Amino acid sequence: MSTIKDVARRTGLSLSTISKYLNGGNVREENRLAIDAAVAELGYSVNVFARSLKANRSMTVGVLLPTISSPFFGRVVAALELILRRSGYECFVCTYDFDREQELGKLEFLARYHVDGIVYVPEHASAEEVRARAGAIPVVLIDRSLENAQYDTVVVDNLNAVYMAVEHLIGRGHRRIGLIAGPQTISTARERTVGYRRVLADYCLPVDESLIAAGNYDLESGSRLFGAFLDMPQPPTAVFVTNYDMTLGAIMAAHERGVALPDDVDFIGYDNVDLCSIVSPKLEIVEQPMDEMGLRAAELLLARLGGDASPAKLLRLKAKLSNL
Amino acid sequence: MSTIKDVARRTGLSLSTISKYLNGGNVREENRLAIDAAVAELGYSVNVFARSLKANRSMTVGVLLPTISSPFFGRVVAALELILRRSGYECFVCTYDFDREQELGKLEFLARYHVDGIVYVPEHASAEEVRARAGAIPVVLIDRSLENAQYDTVVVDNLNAVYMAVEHLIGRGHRRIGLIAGPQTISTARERTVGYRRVLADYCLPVDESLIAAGNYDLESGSRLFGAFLDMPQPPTAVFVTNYDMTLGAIMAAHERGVALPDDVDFIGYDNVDLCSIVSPKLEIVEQPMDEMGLRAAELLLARLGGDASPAKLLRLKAKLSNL
DNA sequence: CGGCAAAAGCAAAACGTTTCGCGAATGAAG
DNA sequence: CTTCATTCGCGAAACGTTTTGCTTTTGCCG
Repeated sequence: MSTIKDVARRTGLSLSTISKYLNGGNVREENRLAIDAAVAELGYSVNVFARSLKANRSMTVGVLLPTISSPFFGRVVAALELILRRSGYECFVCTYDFDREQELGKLEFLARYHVDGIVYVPEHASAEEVRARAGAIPVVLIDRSLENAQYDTVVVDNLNAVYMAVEHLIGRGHRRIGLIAGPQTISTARERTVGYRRVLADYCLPVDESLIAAGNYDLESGSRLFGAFLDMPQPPTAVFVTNYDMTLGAIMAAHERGVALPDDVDFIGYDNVDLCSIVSPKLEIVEQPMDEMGLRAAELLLARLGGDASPAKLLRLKAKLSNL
Repeated sequence: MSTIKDVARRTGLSLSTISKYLNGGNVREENRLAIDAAVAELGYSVNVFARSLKANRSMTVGVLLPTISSPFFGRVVAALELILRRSGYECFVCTYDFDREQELGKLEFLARYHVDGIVYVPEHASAEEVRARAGAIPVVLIDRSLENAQYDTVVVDNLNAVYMAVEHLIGRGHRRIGLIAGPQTISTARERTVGYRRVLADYCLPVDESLIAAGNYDLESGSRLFGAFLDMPQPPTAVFVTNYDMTLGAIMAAHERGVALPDDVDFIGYDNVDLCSIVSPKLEIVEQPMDEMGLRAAELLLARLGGDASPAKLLRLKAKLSNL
């Protein structure tokens, strides 16, 4: 690898002049050209360690997710990267595989690697634990909020999304609406459950607790719980499923038993745009604004990186019901 | 952040002694304790930039994937990380979103960040392009091979896997077996297609080109092509689908049209272990050794990082047919 | 107690940058 | 032609480590 010293030797200029130019400083036209030429010939590129050591910034953003295998986060991160890259930041992704130890460990890793910012989907960690590790590094939370965390946060208005979806089912005359909820340790899942209860309350419908099924956000639980609904003496006439994997599971279980969606059992799922488009009649789903989530998170982070020290912001994006 | 200098001051020892001890050198018992105490009190942790600058290694491995949203790679990477972490290496993941420019760009990024090793799923890049960017950094290719690349490679014996699966269908009496193949630009897809042709040849069955459908490894093409098979004047009596997303698409399409798998149309899919377990009767699938792929890739990389300079190895792992 | 080998500790240089403060060159104004 | 302000370029220090070669200390043996 060639260094800035090589460029200096080649051009006959000093180290500091090269560095100044490369960082946007002014040099004479003639030297500018010489430097450009030398850089090109030598294939020089800055040593990020040396730069980061001195300048104390790495032009790098760490993204910390519970899992790598998620179409939802995949899409969000793609949008995020696009924006950040435009401002010169490179992203890399770490995952903690839903594991608490790893979650904290990766936060430490990111801090040790002096990423300039962190985009983070929290699961087990508390605000204090995060702060202890992230220190002064700006953190933007996405998808899930974290109590008492003074961090910028971009979430979907889950309560409203669910309210809207279930309201829709009520509007079609349903009175027994099954909910396949997520793990109540996760803020999104809690909010979705609250939305379900609230809309029933607002419409003066009784909440039958047996119609609220506790899923794990995974394929298997979606399938199992949907099956369980069907097996009830008095099954729900409509089912609302609150994430992608469980929606898929529910659809599989329905097909399995020869139950047509949404004719035999009315149905609204979550997130699975692709899937939705190949099923006919098209199923309705709650469609989350993944691109916008990435975009907003990037904007918030860039603002912090630019020195914005205003109080933490909470962005609550609107989901929409497909086919509406 | 406190530095090694702070630790030195605190203990009254010299910089170099601290460094030596922290890197496994010997110091007197009494000093050992003093250093440990000081480190704990100050919350010292090494500055990775300074270390990497001097020592020219970052204890970091970059993983470069086409997409973040893949259960297959997700699982492979989880296994990989587990092993690498045990040897002190941290992993981070970069994705190129199937895009050629990004693929090359991320390789450059990894090189500039002086990762000690790269685990890489190639898609568009040629061996020369990779080499030009990775330089001397050890690279291990996974899942897909790259022509003329002198890199360690861990793949699945795709040809054999497909051979076995299709042979199985033949054994059940099928003579018209549909293949939903992947994009022929990708080595795995090519090999799977070759496997299909070979087994037919070996059993002296004619290859009907209209039974080889060109998919894109995505949900939509799986659904569409499976539907197209059913619409043929003389549909195949069995269908073999060559990756996860397309398998899911095919299953959806089958359900949609009221075609029971595997009774109405015999069926073998790929990779979707979870899915498989919730469908009954269980569908047969080709099950790829994801954990082993991660494990082997990690082992190969660790060997290179340990200085192994032997010629590049190619590991061809065996897939198995589920339910067998 | 002297001598010696081994162990432990140290100072200094190096890694490749950025940045600070100062001197030199340039060009405009009087 | 001098003066002054401005731009440009330079040397040197600093960032926090690791490493090398040397000196000091320790502990053992005769």
